[in-house]
Amino acid sequence: MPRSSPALLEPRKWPVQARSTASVDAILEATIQVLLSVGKERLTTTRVAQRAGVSVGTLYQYFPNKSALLQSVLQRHLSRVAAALEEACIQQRGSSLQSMAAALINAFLDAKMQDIKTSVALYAVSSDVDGAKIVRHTSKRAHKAIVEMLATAREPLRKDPQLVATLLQSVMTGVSRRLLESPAPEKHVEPLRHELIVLATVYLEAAAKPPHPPAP
Amino acid sequence: MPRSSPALLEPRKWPVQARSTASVDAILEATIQVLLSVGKERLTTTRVAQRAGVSVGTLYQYFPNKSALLQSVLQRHLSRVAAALEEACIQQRGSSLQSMAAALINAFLDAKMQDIKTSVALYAVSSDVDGAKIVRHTSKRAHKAIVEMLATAREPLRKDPQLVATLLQSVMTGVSRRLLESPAPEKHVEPLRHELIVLATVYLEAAAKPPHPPAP
DNA sequence: TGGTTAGATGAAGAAAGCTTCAGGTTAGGA
DNA sequence: TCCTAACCTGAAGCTTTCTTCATCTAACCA
Repeated sequence: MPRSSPALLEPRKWPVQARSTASVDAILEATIQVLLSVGKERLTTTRVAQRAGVSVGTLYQYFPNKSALLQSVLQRHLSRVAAALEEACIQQRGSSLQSMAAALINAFLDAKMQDIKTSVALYAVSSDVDGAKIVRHTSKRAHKAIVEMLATAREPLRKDPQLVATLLQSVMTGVSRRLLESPAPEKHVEPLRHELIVLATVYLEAAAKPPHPPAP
Repeated sequence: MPRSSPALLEPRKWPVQARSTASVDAILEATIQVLLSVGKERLTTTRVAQRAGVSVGTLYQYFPNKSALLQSVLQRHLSRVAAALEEACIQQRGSSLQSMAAALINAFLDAKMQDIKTSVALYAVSSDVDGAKIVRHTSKRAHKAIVEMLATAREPLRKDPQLVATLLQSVMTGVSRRLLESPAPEKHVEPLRHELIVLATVYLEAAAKPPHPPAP
């Protein structure tokens, strides 16, 4: 089981004809399904290929190794989430903190929940050595977008925007994880979404006031 | 590589003499070190035994399989954290929400950071199939403690304590994860701790006020 | 229609790790 | 001191999975 292959994410061959594009898509989709049905531990390249309706050989024609396959799926998913966040952040420039809080939470949860299955399936993958790198990278991307948004808020922050952004991100991912870990995520999204918005709002408002509000 | 063995957490033989107790301790400690040095993917029972200064045979005398070994380490760690949380929650009964928030965050972060290395090492393990179960169980334990504490707060909550507790937990674990993922957790504990207390405090205060505070 | 390239196949090679067990060593009581 | 139970050892068996490659088929184009 040679795991430590060069972390090539690139396909060794790019799909050219429609036929092969379909194969690649099927493989990607099958990966998620296998992940959901048998879990990361028992995901094998053969099983993925079988589920995708192709042979292992075909799989290896487009993905240099198992790790790259998993990374591809994760990359694609996180990229979408990050893009959604960036868009929301840009669109909220110049708004109030309250509006920013709501937009941020909504964009994040919507992106994550749009394809709950994928999110759940990839949850386990993301903590692998290779996955962590991708997660970190995507996180930085989101962090930057949030900081830049906060800098344009109507009510200026009195705290380090970097720190505030970090908290917001941690809070969002914390709740999202909790959600995805639960047996029926859909059932709890709405109450948690609302609560998360409240939380983010009051926190941002506190960050706009003087650092140490006097206790009663 | 038969992974699907019965999830026995119990040692197949309990240490009796001091000699064997030392072996078990060494194995447990070695597991963490191997986890830190080569990562979960390349952790092998042989490597753990070697690091512990015993033979693989000895390892298998006390742990039925690799999975049980990992679970043991995780179990021990999470149990300690949960116990610390419970203690803090009991001790805070009847206090103000602000005091509860601070006590909760402090207890959690202190427990997690007391042995940062272990926390970091186990971070990856916790998302394995077997680890998830343990995490869920510990989480429920903490959840119960928090809810019971909140019920005794001087300022009564206007929101579902279950929901509030869930948020608090999500937020804490979210920040903790972020911390442990960073290259130098120690450096960021203090600012994050302070910020987290602010966040928890304002959130709890908002939860004690009427559900929908009028916007300016 | 024929030639060329893209795409697909799957049996088999190779590697690796988990786990066992037969046999040797140590500790502690009678 | 001797005996028994506890403890330790590590080479080897057994499985499993990854990955390759020689070969075959389909698509495109001149």
